[in-house]
Amino acid sequence: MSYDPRTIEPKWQKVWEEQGLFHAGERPDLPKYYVLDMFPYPSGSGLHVGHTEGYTASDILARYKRMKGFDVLHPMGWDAFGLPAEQYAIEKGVHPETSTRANIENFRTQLRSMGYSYDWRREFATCDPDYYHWTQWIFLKLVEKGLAYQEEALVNWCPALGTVLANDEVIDGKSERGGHEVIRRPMKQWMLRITAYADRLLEGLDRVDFPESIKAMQRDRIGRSEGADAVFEIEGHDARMEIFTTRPDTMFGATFCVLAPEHPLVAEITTEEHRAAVDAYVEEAARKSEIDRSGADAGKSGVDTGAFAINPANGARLPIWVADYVLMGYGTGAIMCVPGHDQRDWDFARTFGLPIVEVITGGDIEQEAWAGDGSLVNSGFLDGLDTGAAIRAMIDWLEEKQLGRGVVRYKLRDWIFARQRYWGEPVPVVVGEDGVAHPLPESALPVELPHLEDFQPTGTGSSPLARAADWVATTVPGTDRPAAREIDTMPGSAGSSAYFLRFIDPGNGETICDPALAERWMPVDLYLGGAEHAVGHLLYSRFWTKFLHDLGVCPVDEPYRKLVNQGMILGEDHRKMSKRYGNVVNPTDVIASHGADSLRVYEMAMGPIEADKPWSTGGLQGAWRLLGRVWRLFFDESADDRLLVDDSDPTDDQLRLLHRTIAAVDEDTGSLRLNTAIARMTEFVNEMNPQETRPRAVMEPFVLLLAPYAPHLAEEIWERLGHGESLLWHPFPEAESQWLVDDTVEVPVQVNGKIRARLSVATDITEEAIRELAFADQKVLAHVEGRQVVKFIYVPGRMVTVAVKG
RNA sequence: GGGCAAGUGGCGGAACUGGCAGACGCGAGGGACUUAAAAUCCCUUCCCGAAAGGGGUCCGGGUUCGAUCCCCGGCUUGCCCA
Repeated sequence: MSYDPRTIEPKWQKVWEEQGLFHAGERPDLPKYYVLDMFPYPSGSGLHVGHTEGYTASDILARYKRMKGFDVLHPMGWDAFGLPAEQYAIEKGVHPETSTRANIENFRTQLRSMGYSYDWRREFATCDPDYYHWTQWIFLKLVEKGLAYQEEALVNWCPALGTVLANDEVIDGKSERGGHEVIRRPMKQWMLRITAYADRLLEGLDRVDFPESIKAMQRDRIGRSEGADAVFEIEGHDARMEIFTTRPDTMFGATFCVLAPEHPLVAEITTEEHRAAVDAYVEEAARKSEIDRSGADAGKSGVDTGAFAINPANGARLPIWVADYVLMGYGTGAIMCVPGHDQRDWDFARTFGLPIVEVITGGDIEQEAWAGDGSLVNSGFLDGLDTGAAIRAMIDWLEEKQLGRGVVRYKLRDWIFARQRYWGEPVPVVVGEDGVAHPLPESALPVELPHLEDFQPTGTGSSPLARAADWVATTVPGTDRPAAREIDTMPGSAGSSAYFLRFIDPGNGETICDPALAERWMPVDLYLGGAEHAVGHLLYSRFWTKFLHDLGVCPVDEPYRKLVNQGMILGEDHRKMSKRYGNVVNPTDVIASHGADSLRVYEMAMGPIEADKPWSTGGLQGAWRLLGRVWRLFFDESADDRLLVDDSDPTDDQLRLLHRTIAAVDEDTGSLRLNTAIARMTEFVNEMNPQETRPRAVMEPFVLLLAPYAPHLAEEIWERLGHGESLLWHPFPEAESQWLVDDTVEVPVQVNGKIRARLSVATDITEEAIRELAFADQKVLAHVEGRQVVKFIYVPGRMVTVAVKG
């Protein structure tokens, strides 16, 4: 019989499951290793080959670490609440509870058929009341610590989805989910004060092993900038204008000011003759998204209010304009404009004919703004100082005159923590008739999501939960005064912000996670998932971890020690896989035709895990052929799969081959270079293939090397080699160093950069000896004779270089 | 416009710290087995050239005995920010 994954794969999946071989926490004497996949949203279309790429890589590492003597925690669950699940349910006309549960069943079956070594006892979905109990508990703690609050905020309202969206759910003014229009609208919302953790979120990045690009994106999102607030008098008004600037040193160069269209002073200070134009402009700006406003056309539109501010530095009258490139949500919503040294201000000044003054040397402000360093001119007491000194001097001066102060500002905004939708965690708060919000006591948790037949968005800004009248009507805790439950639900990212902690102790009814267990397992040693979560999810979960750490619930304040982003699997046509292009590959089909082991090996052999890579049917076929060759290395298919392995003594060449393979596979697997590990195993197979003898001493360790990659095949061979026990916890082979060094080595000889000969020499040959050999070589001689040898270099075991001239 | 990544055969990719460019796979060509096909096995496969030899890692410079790797300038693509 030939290699037949259809029978051996289900067989071993059953054995592993029955024997509980993947159970974590049963070897407390071993060091721990926590491998976590970004858990999936269980979509209706099922598992994708992009999922299986990342999950296979993490599974290989989990299996490898077990064999290396670690107690491995490798869990899986479902990110089941949120907009995608609800949109899917609406489209299909089924209740999200029903569709979500069905999708989870499907995903679980698919994942099991891949042979992943998950500890399924720990599985949960974020929509399980036993789980969201603790999501709600964290929320109550955030309220208690003043980190959750309600505010009338300008939010991203999506009429089509009927809900508010977080900034990272809005792409180019459209909703990430569905591409619907998003408008800005003020609404009262629950907010989480992530900004209070801005500095710690920044600092923590220095202590974790994330790709630099991810760190850069997070730093950018946090957007820390140092600067100053300063107060400008407004001519003819009592009201004063507070501006924020990162360049207080340029204050003498300010020639106008700009207010955000939403700034409360706009209505107050606008003169009668400008009022109509300003009103029209403000209305127009309200329709634009923040992205549009800060985009390429920034600095090209604006309108004069007719009012003047007084520059505190030199008393100059500065016209006050309104322009939408100033955002109300950042800084104070008002800026002083220094067109000589800020490009957007420069563009604006040129567009509207406002004066441009140079206060820092170094550029040519006739051509463009000079944002670099230099020394101060036209700046009174700052003249002659350099940029850094001038910033400090100006802040000192503002503070002394009580006109301003040095401040640190962040681009990061507080997290809008509410959705006007049905399918999410209820916010555990009730509102009394007086409008006061009362957090519920912990004993009231979980606040279960009521079953609603009509879960469609209302479209009015009210949540569908308003329809659950019986559920909404309640009392203020500890009293019999009537109250209404909060009807907004939590956003999709709530459930994934601390799930790694719950996997450690998923059944605990008393607390989110037993402290001793948290101490044992945290942090996650390897976190693997797509780069699309680079900012949102990672920033939110890092925030919650720091908060839980402050509460004393989590022993660490950074949840993930190492983060790896798997690349995208593209279609065979090198385009993104999509139904539209008809290039989608379904893992279930691949398992049916070639088996899970072939899929695993192929996806890992495609290239580096982080890279985007196109699917190739031929490549998959290649992985299948490799596993078939492995099978035939061990069994004679023409003789009823008779074992070809014997107890003969291995040759030295075979031992060298084995130990070189062990060393390479060991190192490559540990550092997640799984593609080259497979190449080394392929070489082993290619070299053993034509050999007469298949000594057990060489073939058995090879099975163990292969086991993390093609676990079903490896177990089957292992059993047929006569082993009664699974190889799952068998120690990984160790390379013996005496077999890693060769006695002789072939060394190329370069003359002036060109290879002219190859010498077979003893590995430990001396420089003098190889020099003699090199110059005795006819080919070398032909290029050296009659010329002057300038240099002779021997890189031991690598290269001989001769440089000649003349 | 700014930041970060990347650019290697027909394709996916490999090459440790600056030391034999192209491991491994796909595809292609040839052969064996077969009535035939599939499967399998063997050989060839960076380009030019019959060969000797020459050229070659996006392009142009530089450093070096030696550069896919380091430096400068440019082009292209991707991602993020604006």
